Amino acid sequence: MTDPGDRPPRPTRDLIIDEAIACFAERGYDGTSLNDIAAGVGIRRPSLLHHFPSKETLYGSVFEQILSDWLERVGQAVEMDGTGWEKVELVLRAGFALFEDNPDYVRMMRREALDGGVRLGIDLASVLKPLFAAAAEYLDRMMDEGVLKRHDSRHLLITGYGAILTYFSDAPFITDLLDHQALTEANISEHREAVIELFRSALV
Amino acid sequence: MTDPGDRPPRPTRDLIIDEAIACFAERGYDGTSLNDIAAGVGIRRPSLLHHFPSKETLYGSVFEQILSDWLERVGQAVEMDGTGWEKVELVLRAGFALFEDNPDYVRMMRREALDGGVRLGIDLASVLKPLFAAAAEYLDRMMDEGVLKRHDSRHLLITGYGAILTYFSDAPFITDLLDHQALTEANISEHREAVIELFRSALV
DNA sequence: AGGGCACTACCTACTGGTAGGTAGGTACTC
DNA sequence: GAGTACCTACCTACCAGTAGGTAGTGCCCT
Repeated sequence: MTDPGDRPPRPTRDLIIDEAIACFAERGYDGTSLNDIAAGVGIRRPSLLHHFPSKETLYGSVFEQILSDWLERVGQAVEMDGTGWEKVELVLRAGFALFEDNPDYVRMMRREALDGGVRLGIDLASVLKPLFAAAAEYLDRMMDEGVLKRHDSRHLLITGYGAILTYFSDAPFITDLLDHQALTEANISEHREAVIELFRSALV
Repeated sequence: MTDPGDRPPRPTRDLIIDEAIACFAERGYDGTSLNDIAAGVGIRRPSLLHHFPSKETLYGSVFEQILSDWLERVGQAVEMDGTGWEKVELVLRAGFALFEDNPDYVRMMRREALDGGVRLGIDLASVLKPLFAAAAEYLDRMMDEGVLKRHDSRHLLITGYGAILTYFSDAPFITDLLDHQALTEANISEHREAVIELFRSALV
């Protein structure tokens, strides 16, 4: 927790969080043992429990970190310049970029959404609700002004969320289905342009 | 347990499969113990293991059943009459209907896709590949003929798959986000029409 | 008709293994 | 000497799966 002056390169605590993200994303909460995580870091389980008092606490900390990363980047995307479709496209691209950089985040989010968020003390949805509402309002305004074609903005957002997340969360499945590695830069880009094109032709 | 007179309406084996679907969908493979399933049926674990030799076998049987239900209904949808957009809309509606009737199927599928299908002997993707290819070909043909607007058919399908599945798999999350019960008939219908509208305005 | 036999469906009691978590000690640093 | 970071050794709880036994059922063979 407290650090000496010169600060070693990466504190064990952070290494644990990184390893935990990878494990939880890959095998889920119940499928991951503290031994797995500790081994990945190169320490024993009790040493891990010296940094986090329990598995649940660790999971919570992991999620806190993911969420703050997430919100920061989404916030940046929302604040970008642009009007009408331009801005929608920027946000879509930012979403893809975020998940491309952190595919493990997506898989953890998905697992959490599947479990109904029972594991977290924090309410995931309530954190995202303001962003969601702001996005819906923006779309509604653009539609009112006739800049974008009329759709149900909230369902449109849910659909966009599903379209982007699914590609990353179900990457192994999609890799098999398309017969090509889903998570290469080129193929992500291909899917990104296809999704953007779909929304553009619906909205513009 | 055994009954006089007429009844054995539903064999224990089927009751186990039903309960297993519910449990695996709700808490995943690792989060579900055979005790949970047995208790749900009203028997003890060893009695369950009398019907299925192992947890893995049970999981496999569960998935077999889901998949056959699934393929049957998708097959029906594909064979329906209709041309161009009409048929696309029918298939979209059939997809929603299937998942509306069996939300647990969706959650199990999602978990399996997240895990990369490691649990199953069968290869999920290879089973669905022919259907996927046929759908892509159909879309391509319609686009060639100018009946539908040009898009990348395969990525369009993936996007549709994500848009539909996500609503059901992430229902608890979406319930919180939209502040209304995601899985009521009325709200599913609302989302269905929104998705169909999105695809229609992109394709027609 | 009824005794023996195989079979099914369930049970209790147990096994070996692994999970999360704790106790208590050691080495090192300020 | 106080504090941190790690360790080994241990605990209890639960897991999947096994052993072995017990009712009930239908069939076959006198």
